[in-house]
Amino acid sequence: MKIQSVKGTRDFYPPVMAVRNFILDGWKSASLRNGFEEYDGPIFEYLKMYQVKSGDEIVEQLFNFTDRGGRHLAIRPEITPTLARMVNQQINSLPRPIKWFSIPRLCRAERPQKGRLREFFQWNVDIIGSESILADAEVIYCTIDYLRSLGLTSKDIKAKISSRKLLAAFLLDIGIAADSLESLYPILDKKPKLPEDAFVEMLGKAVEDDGKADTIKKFMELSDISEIAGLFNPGEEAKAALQELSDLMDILGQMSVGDYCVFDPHIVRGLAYYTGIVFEIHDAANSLRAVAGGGRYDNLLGDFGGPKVSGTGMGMGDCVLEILLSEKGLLDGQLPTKNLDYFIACLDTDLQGAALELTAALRHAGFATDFSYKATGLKKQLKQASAANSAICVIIGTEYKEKSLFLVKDMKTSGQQLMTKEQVIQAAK
RNA sequence: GUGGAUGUAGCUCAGCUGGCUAGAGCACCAGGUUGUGAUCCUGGGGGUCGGGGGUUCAAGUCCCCUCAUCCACCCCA
Repeated sequence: MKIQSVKGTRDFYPPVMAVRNFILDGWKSASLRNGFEEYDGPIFEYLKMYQVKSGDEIVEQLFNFTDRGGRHLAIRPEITPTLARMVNQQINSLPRPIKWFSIPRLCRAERPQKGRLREFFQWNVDIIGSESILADAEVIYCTIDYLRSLGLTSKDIKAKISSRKLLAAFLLDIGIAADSLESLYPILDKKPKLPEDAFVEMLGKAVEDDGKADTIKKFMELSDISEIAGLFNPGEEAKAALQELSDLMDILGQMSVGDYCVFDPHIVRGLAYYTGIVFEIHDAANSLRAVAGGGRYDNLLGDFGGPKVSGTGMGMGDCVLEILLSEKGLLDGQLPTKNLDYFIACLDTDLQGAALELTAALRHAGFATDFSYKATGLKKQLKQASAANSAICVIIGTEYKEKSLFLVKDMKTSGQQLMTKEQVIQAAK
């Protein structure tokens, strides 16, 4: 019986695994150099944990099951609720700001398509317990720092930044009722995908006053925060939000990633819990879904039974990123699946004992060492050494038979010299 | 959930209007006389043509059903 892999999952053969490691290792080192600590939680949680802040539709997109004790559980579709739970449990003993990152494997029972699978990895970076705009700047910086380290330039990707706070203040200031904001956000979020007249029509239905609708449309078309002033009379909230946004841009400029960052009012984010700065990373051509997204949330801990402590964070999946890197040719160098220090070529079955002894000694000394199971021709064994990216190939042949010497070949320079076993191990160090 | 496309070797694919034992490139394995990595040359293994049914003297090719995958929409934490 032939069994195939489950829809939306991937098999990581060594070359594919090398790409995955390349991405995940990069996430980890970027996090660490930006001063974040790693955490993780269980891969399944109580189902209700994911129902707190989302509706039934989200639940349909969960892999959930009931255990033998009758508990309703779900495989994690995101790690933020786990983070909130973990932080809440120790909130009084954790030094602030809490700068944590995680690289969880997540599952969502959605229909797979380009850049979206049912099982994937997501890099999460969060700073909890700081209201400072510096925290938002650090999250964005860390995200760009990583992408830049891969070779993506400001011509390849953009961090599109906006502010929920500004948007809300603006809408209230022009006279939109507070209780209709929530229903307006999804429409604004959709604008980039819609033809202009379709957007105008949707907006017209949601906002009856033509003048207000027109002002909203103009707001959405802004490309620079300095232009906002002429659009409406900002109240206190709006002024504060504007100042914050402008400070953020200044900080990102000082941190040398200003050319990656643009103000873009289209960034609303569907999620209701965002309350301040919001941002998404997109490829410049905007042909892929977002590479990363995040923002500030004021009520997340509170939603999970904790105190009202503000946080700001970011999530980046591996699927879209891999497509982008591949399109930009940044994965072309064919990542190695094997990197030996030593390959032991044995040319005579009688000498296999010596080969095994040397292999074991080198391995014991901490060197990646491999050998051929068959005493085939030297040509073939050198080929094997080469394929395994071995730095050195030790040849055991007549010299060993006659003088107990190993022929040590440097695979890069092709130079070779005779050595005793002790010399081989000494040279290795 | 809706719509569109595609399933032929491990991978990427060719196979025209049905017609002999189903092909190519890459990959893999073995060789090219005793011990030097590339290229090249020769040979080899490997396919229920996604599955089932139908039409026909004859089906990878045409028709129906089914399964799977991909792409787009919905959604997107």
